Amino acid sequence: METAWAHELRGAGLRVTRPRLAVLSVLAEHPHADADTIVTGARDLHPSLSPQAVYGVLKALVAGGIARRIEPAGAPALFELRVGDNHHHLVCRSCGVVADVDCAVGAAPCLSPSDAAGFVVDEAEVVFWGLCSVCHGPNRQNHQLDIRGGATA
Amino acid sequence: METAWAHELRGAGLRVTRPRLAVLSVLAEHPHADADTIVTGARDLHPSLSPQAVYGVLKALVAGGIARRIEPAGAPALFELRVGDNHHHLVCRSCGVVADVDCAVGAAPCLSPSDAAGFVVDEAEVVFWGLCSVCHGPNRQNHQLDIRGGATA
DNA sequence: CCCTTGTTTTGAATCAGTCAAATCAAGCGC
DNA sequence: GCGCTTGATTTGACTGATTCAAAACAAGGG
Repeated sequence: METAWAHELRGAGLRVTRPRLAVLSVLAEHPHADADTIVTGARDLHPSLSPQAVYGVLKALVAGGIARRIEPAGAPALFELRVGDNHHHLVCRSCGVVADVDCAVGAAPCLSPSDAAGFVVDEAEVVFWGLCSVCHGPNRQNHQLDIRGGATA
Repeated sequence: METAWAHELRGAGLRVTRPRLAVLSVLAEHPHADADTIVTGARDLHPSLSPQAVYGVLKALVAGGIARRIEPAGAPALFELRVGDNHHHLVCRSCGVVADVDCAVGAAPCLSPSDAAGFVVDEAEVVFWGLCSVCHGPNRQNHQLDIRGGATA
């Protein structure tokens, strides 16, 4: 069979190309990969792939609704394939690891700020900041620098 | 009297300097200013101010808890003086305008994702994306480019 | 199989933000 | 009030993520 990704691409009106399949493959392995990780990883399947090609592919995937771009403050953008399921993210201040969280309060409840100030809201994005299990445990060793300070709820 | 800002600075263990007072003054006028706006505005009070000085001042203010840095995806960082009151933001996809929203659900409720995946969460950051009243009204004219696409709750 | 049109490549450029060394000044102690 | 100490600002160069433009290329319809 043709791969499922090929179908996804066609369904979004996008051509099926090697760079795109390579990027999708990397995203499947690394659910929250940054552009650089994707470039490196995709070269296993398509060695001559350039960074710009990856940016182009990612832009197409995001525009086609196949991938989502998330941009934790202070870190390069990450890309993921989970789309349309209203989930949010946990980001570790120490190592930058990202984990998914299903929306805490139901279907799309976050879409109702108490006072929308005249805005028509179509998306609520939630980022939980903290320390991952590796970075806060008794065996913590701050395996990387802080990527963001502060602590306000 | 000495200005209130001077007291704030001292309270945070920071020296009171002209660049800092100038930056605070701009932030008071523009509650969600980016670095460039601050540089330009602060030069009214301190003409020789350099961008790097502003970055230094902002870093000090953020570290001292006097200002907060917010980074809407796809836009340069913004700074605001409201700190420690758990408010969130509405961002207009069309013109980039930012408005404050008090936390919809109480004191610090967002701090409880349904499944924290082993994370110790200390902050929840919420960004509501949509169109401001100017950009979605009958008289809308898309006065600026989209700064971010997509629409998932 | 060829042509059209969307993709990728190549190469250069932009923009926000950072780093380091040297100068300068806030504010403490005398 | 004076000078010293230390933190702040200036100056200038630099990084890293991302984007732009034009030319070469290939997917897939006819």
